[in-house]
Amino acid sequence: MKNQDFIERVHEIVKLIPEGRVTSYGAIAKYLATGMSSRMVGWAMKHSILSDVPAHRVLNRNGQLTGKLAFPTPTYMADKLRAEGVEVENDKVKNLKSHYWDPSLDL
DNA sequence: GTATTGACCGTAG
DNA sequence: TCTACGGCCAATA
Repeated sequence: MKNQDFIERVHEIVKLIPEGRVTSYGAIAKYLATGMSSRMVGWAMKHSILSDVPAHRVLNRNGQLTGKLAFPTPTYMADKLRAEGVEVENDKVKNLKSHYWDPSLDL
């Protein structure tokens, strides 16, 4: 479980995110104990779109849909989250604290 | 091989 | 409360 690439690990975490829940890059980075290389998480996420990974549940610490432009359609991310019960407004998640999920909780 | 950028985060002013 | 700067690791030019 250590020969897997950084991207693979990120995918594993994102797949564990329950519906109607969102997390931040920093939380994933912290879980992976990669230090504060949250940028690497985002970089890995970009590749995750090509995979079967629900990257639409991953936002930045501000709850903003930063990578919505990376999806097939700009509305895919917000629409998907909204469909799962997450309130999205102005490309940001409302009540982020309520919908926020941390990988540590899955442990 | 060096420089710049990237779906970011945390602290300081 | 808001803005500015540095740090982190890897990829691309």
